[in-house]
Amino acid sequence: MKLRARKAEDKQERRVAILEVAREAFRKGSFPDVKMSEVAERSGLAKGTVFLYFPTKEALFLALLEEELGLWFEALDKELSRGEAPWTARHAAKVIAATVLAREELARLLMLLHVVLEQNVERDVALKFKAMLLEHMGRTGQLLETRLPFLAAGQGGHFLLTLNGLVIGLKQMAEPGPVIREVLELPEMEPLRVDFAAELEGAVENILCGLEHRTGRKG
Amino acid sequence: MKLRARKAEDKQERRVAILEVAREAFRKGSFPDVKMSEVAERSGLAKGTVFLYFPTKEALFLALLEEELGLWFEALDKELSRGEAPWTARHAAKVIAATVLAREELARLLMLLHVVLEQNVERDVALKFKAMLLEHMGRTGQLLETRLPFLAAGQGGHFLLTLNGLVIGLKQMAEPGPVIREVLELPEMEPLRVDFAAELEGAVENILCGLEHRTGRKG
Amino acid sequence: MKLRARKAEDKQERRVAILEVAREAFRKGSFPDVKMSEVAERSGLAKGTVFLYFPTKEALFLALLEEELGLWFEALDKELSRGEAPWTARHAAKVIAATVLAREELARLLMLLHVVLEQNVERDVALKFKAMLLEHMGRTGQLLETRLPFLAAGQGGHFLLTLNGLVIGLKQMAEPGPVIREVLELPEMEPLRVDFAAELEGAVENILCGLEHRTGRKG
Amino acid sequence: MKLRARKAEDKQERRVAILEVAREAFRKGSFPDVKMSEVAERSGLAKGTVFLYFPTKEALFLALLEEELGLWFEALDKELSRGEAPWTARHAAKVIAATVLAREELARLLMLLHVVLEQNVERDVALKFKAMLLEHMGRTGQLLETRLPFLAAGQGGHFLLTLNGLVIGLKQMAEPGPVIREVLELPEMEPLRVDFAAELEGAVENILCGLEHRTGRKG
DNA sequence: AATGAATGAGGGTTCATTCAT
DNA sequence: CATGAATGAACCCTCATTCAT
Repeated sequence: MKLRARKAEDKQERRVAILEVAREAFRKGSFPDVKMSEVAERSGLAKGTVFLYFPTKEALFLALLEEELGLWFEALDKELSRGEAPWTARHAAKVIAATVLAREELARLLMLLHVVLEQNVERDVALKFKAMLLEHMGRTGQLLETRLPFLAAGQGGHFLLTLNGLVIGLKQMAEPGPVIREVLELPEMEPLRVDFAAELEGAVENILCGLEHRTGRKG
Repeated sequence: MKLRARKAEDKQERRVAILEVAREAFRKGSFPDVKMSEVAERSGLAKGTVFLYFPTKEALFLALLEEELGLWFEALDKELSRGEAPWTARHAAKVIAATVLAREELARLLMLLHVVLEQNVERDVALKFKAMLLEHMGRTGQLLETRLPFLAAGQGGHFLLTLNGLVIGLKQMAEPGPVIREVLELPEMEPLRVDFAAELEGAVENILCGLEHRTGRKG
Repeated sequence: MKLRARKAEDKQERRVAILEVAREAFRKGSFPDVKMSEVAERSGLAKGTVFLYFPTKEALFLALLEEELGLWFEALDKELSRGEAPWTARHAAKVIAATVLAREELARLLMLLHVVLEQNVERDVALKFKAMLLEHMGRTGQLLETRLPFLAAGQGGHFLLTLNGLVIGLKQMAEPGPVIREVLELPEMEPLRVDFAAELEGAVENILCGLEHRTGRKG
Repeated sequence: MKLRARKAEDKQERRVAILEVAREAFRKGSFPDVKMSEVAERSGLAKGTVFLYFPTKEALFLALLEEELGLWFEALDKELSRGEAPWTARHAAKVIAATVLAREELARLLMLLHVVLEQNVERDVALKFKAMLLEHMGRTGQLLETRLPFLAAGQGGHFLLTLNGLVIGLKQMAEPGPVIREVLELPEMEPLRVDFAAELEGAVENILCGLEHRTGRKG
């Protein structure tokens, strides 16, 4: 891989390769665990070269999240576009939770988004990311409003925002360290255990259900 | 402050003093920004002395959170115990959001809980913290169930768990770094802005409202 | 053990108890592993109290070594005093090595002597220790000279000095850390492995044998 | 010195420069006295750069010892290769002691070897060091056996091992701290004083002499 | 004599990022 | 474009010892 990527095409290809390596590394460890030098090495590149494609470690992971989010929105859009019958809150919750869970690293990456990734990123990169988000939120939000007739205009996108927060918060609670995990295994601690899938689905259903029955009132 | 805290009483007093210093420091900066040496100095103590009261930096902040959470539960309990009339979901949401916002650093400390504090804490400390949580969740959960008659047994405590996640996630979104803040100030980015207070209240109302109208069904 | 040791007798008793605890702790770990607080606790005393009996950690271990050395000299003296027949170098080497090995922690304590213990000790303590050494070296040296007729006057004591160095050096080589231990287990590394007992006995025999055959020449 | 060492040659040069600085620092103080930051600074490098050449402080000093040992073996080999006449034990002892003393820091570095350096070194580094030792022990051992005809096959290398222990032990005894030095200056303490050069030479002569007269027996 | 709260010095190491080549 | 040598900031905690009580 020491060949030079002269054409934009080649560059894009290499970019994707790096992302793939980063994703793999992130699957095995946390954000700090993933070393840029390791990503470079496994990409068959020199340390400095990675920085030609991603200005910072955060930008690299933001790109990764961008990819994941794009695929997630795509998958959800696909579900929302299948058929025409309206959905119940419960069904929507199921589908949404399922799509989130399907993309294994999505939730873990979202946990990083506001706390890590967005803290060390240049304006351009941030802008591009947010614009992408905006676009998807618009499109998917509208699809939601179509499928869930009780949603008022704009509530679809807004719900997606809340969903983001919910995913982040619940994921954190669901992934404790070893010490906490042990403590939570005590029988009396049962009420404090968090099953990400179940909690997410439940909370989403509640929220949608709430939106359904508050129709006519404000947002 | 070279006086020695011989009695348990004195020790408790000093403990509280250190916590107060830590809280103040945290108000101004992030967790990493707060240096243990700084806490010691501002407490009029030697560096090592602080570690006599808190075995690690994480334990110190966990104690701080414990305090904040205790006060929050207390405040909420007080509200829930005032009078006897049942509450609407909307009213509950307002009260809950208000109590969260009243304790300024609570949400920011919760953001640390699962990701930082619980990662470097000894079993005992973790156990004590979780036990405290459990107790409050039980008591306050029950009060909620009393005030919100549509809540089934156990739903009160479970709701508090979801609330925790919600607070964490929304707070993260609501506190962007300077770069993001600037980007979000662009007019077209309006839909991505998160007003913690409003979003929290809205989401809580939706969830409670959802619970209200799902009575009879599971979850 | 919170009673006060008023009589000299009581104090001596407590001193011995502390030494016993220290010896036990040292058996399990290295010098830095042994914490003064632990010694205090296991002695049923407060941290500060131990320092009433031994001014420094080094002094404590020096006392321990003093005890060990005293017992070792005693044991060797006993062997040397048994019967009257002259010894061969080989026999002497065997007896000497055996007595060293019999006192399990002796060699490990000697490893500390010059490098650690003597570095932080007050003049008095040092003087007392060296005086004890001198006395034993005199007595045991003489016994050696009696038993090994080829030894000239003064060579007995001088040999004991060399023995000290030999024990220290060989013991270090014989107690490698885990990494080195693993490396030394490679077949080709066989020549580098050091069996303390065998090497000590061999070297002592050689030295005594050398002294035997250099009689008439200088020292 | 901000120039970049691109070629292996340049890198080797820089490595040597760092070693030289470390040697100088060690000459003036003990191992803990030598700070890595100081080594970096005096090398005209940033702190981190030193760790590019030596992964740990221990590895740095092990490399230093490696150099010293290599030069010592070389010097001894040279002596042993001069002429063909057999040596007496006494002559060998003189030459050996002289070569050890010639390399000023050799004995002090050997004192660190087993107790400090080998405790925090990676397998590879350890292996390389031990392999070097093995090789030298083989070669020099054989030369010794040639020069000292009374040495049986293998006794040359084995003697070098004992010599290592002897150097370490005697050096420790010969370098007391200030307090001990003062105590040893008392007239009656004369027998406890250790003159490294004399003791080493004497002990080596005795051992070799012992080996000479034990010919035919084991060990 | 005993206590135990207070002290405070002390430093190697990682790794994202830069920039000379 | 690619390289990889150079950079340098950043920091908690232990524990022997002291000394007020």
